Amino acid sequence: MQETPLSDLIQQRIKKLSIIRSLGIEPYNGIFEPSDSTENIFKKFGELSKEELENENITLSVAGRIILLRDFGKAVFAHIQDSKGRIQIYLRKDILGEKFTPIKNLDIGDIIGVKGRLFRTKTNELTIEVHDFVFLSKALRPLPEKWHGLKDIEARYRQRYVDLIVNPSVKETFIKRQLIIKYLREFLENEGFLEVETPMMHTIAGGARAKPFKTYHEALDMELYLRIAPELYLKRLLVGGFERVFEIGKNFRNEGISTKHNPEFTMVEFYVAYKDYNWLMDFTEKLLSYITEKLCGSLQVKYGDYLIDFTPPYQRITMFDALRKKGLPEEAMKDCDLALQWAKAKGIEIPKGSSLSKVLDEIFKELVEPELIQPTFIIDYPVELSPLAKRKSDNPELVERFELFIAGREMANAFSELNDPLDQKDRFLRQLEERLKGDEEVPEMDEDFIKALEFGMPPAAGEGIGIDRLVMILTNNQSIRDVILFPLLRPETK
RNA sequence: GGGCCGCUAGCUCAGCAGGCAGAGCACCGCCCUUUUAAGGCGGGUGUCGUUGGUUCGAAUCCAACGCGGCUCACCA
Repeated sequence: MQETPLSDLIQQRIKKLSIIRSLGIEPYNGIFEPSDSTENIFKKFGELSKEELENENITLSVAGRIILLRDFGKAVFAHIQDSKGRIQIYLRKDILGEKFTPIKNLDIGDIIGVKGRLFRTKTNELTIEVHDFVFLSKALRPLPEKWHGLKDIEARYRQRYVDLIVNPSVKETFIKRQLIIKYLREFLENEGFLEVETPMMHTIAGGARAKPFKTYHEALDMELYLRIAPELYLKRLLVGGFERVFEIGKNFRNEGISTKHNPEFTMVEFYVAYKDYNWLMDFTEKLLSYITEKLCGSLQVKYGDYLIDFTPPYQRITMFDALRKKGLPEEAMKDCDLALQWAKAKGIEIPKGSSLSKVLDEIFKELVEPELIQPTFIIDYPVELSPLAKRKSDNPELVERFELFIAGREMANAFSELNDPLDQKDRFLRQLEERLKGDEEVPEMDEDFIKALEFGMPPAAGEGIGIDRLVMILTNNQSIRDVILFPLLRPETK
């Protein structure tokens, strides 16, 4: 590795570091236990007037990063920032005496601990008059500008740590992300679900149709896949007698990257025995309105130009009714050639060799999906598109499945689970034909999953929700990369 | 993978009818003990993404490449 030449700015700071050391201070060895967070200080004392503060003589300590610095010669004002806020500090030569000297080598970005008395300045800002301070970390690299912050998108993703320091809204997004997952878990646990962990390294990448990442186990001399979905393992747990299970975790799909796709993404999948997809729709409404209400304090959420309303019930339309509304003639819904013709007339490109179901799916994605702004359940899909879902009893060509769309995006996918082992095997076999035709995304036959079904799986409903996409909606972010701390990027070239 | 756009100082950005590389903030020096985008005086710190080409002369024009963004394609 070639050392990058250090810029003058870094050299200057290294020089300051050695000056500090020559004063007998080791700026990385300090230990400091703050008495309060900045948030706490404002909560406890934010209402006190100038006079009250003078009378009460409140002494406290905080630690944080210097983000603004104003040097007056014999006095210095600075703002320090901790995890939840910032507060002004005031350092005076006549108070600090000898300890004032190293302050001349303080930089924006340094982390210090200060102890002092709370007061209000002439302009009424709550401020700590510092009586003692400790260097906790000397920053060698300068932070981005105080006014414009860090805007360069690439730099924000590559150096998320800097992004988090200087762009408060970014930190907020990731705090909300954690809250969303917390409320989700809370809701499911209150409903009697057991959280489980199933393998992320699979010998067969099943449960979805996607190209997997490959990896290799040395000791077993065996190829493995990073999971594309936990579905087949969670259903094995239904066979095993768990009646309500869920898993929150990463899935990995070896596909294109976009504002809606990251190769690794977070899903929750949950399964309930003895329920069907109708029950699950009601349940989904409760789940989403619970999270939204708790997070936003309202069921209405601004997303870009939209106001998304999570108040149940959500509209439920069958896939075929949605197509009918778009003017697709009845005959075309039963005839592949007619459907193809109709799609072509509308300027929709359809991959060669597509079956009727696939053509209808393409038309749906093109014409219907983008218009599903408010939470909407699309229900009853063709069996061919849904190899793991249970057939409708009144129409075996359709399955009891729904997808939830919000802001024109697929948010959740759910169905009454197929628990007929022979039908399941049959559908896997039919898929295998596609695999033999060269479709790499069709999973191999999972014999063990069939075996599990042969032991008997209770009727059940299962659902997967894309957490990243839900976070996008609830935090008003337009790119999935803005809700993933470290999105995948090509390495920088030097 | 295709199309379009971007890459200039630590950061945010000008400069691109080819002619000595700029501003604000940050930084360095001096002054300043209630400032807050502190202020005053002085200082430009750069591989203009990379490599080639055109030209007397390229940040600027052309080509290839790299990284990123948007978009299309892909996407159970």
